[in-house]
Amino acid sequence: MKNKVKQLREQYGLTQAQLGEKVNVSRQAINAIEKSKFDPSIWLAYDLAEFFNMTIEELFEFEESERK
Amino acid sequence: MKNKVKQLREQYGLTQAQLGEKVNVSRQAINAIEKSKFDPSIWLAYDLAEFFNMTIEELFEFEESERK
DNA sequence: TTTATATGTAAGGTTAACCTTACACAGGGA
DNA sequence: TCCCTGTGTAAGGTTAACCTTACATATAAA
Repeated sequence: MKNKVKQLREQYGLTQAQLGEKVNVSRQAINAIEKSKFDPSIWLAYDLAEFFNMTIEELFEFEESERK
Repeated sequence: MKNKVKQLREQYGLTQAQLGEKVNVSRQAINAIEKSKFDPSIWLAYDLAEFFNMTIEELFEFEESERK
């Protein structure tokens, strides 16, 4: 699903691996979410949104996303 | 995880099965979420929050919940 | 009492969201 | 040129979020 993770991660000057450490997932998981390869679990969505100081709905663009 | 689904569902006068139909999951899935047997997918969380006209963060109480 | 509805739960199956390991490639610096 | 870092991706495994079917129980209505 569409999201702002890559954009925000770069604004924060972090690599995928570093962001993964912050939210306790692998760098591949971060990559997959940025590339829309799979949807995050609700906890990962929450952790990412919290890290970037926004709501889940702001970070993940449900309206503009296709549902698998 | 803790959530307000049961309370809101009853306010709306719906059965678990009826709510399941609204958000396209089985009544067992609704039951499991109400009883905190498993966490919703991000899309189900979104659909439920949208149905009850609130955000995911309002419907699901992350702060007060334990993480599996 | 019988019947219908709502809920709770269990079993067994499928799928997707993770994991680790591994490899390829691009760009930058020494 | 040679590394080193960052990214992209694939394979194979585990687990949890669903599914359907089924059964038990409680309550309310007939």
